[in-house]
Amino acid sequence: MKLDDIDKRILRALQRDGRMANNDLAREVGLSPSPCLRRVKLLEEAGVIDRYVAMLNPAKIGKGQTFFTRIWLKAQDEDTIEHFAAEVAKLPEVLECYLMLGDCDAMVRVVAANIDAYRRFQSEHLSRIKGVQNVKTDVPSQTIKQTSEMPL
Amino acid sequence: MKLDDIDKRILRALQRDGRMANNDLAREVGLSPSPCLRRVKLLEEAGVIDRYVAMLNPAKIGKGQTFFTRIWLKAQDEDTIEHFAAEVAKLPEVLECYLMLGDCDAMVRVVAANIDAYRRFQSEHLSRIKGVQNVKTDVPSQTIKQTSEMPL
DNA sequence: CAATCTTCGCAACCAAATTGCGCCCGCCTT
DNA sequence: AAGGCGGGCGCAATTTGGTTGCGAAGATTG
Repeated sequence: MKLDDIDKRILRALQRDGRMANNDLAREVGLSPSPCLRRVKLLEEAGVIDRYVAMLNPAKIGKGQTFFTRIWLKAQDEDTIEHFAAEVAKLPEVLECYLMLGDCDAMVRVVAANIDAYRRFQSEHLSRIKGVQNVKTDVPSQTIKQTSEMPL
Repeated sequence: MKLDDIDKRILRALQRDGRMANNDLAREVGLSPSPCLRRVKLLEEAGVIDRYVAMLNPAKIGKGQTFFTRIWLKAQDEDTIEHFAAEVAKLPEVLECYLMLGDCDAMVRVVAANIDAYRRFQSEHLSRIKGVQNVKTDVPSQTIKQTSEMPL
């Protein structure tokens, strides 16, 4: 799908505020409300806009700390990987999980209240998944930037 | 702030669909529209709900691949770090940046169309930031899970 | 240069958000 | 234990914003 300049402005605005009123959005991108809404609907149908979500403040719900954990599996066959993926998907504390090329086999992003809570999670859940050989956790001390806004 | 069971149901629903109509939300959490809206507003004011955003499909805007890059700086003094943070914040391809405890000094999540585009970005922007000594990129081959839904 | 396709803006209509108010239930006080 | 007090609910009226249909203007192509 080709995106013209107005589409990009719409996407930038909705990435900042996904609940912006269509009238305000229209004014911001230099259109009247109806063609603006039509474009938004087209972007949604085309799948460019995947979904709208509320972003919570992790600190306010006791999930203030992020952890990145690299994982090495005992084997790289499909069964081992499938099983690992299925188990990880069940853990709500794991917000992201990627299979990796190169050094490690997988990487997960986990949220927890603090390091102690994370350590408990790691030993009680992550390390107990069948096929997991070794894990190494990278701990952020400070967040410099954290956004979901894609460059356009 | 203390969250009761209804608050949690509201947050779960809005994390799935941030544009859900208040009437539907009310029905889902077992409340009538006005107290439901009142709770949403309170959650917003308390900062539990930080913001609403549109999530784009990265593949549809030519940013289909994610890269995790660990960064080692030449020094760890405040000036070096401040400068690095300021420069990284300017790069729209960097969606996340954390200062790290332990092995490396920082870690960034970068989106790009593909590996070649990323390599170009790394050599032309990341590596050229003053104070950057070494970088090591971890490349996901497959995304198992990717969400912004916090556990409640 | 004309025909056509696209996309816009206007206006009317419809749906949803928002606000004010009275009621009910649980809790505290006496 | 009864009376009063506060918090939170639901209803209904109002306002605001979303939605749709149509005619007009500009761009594109043969």
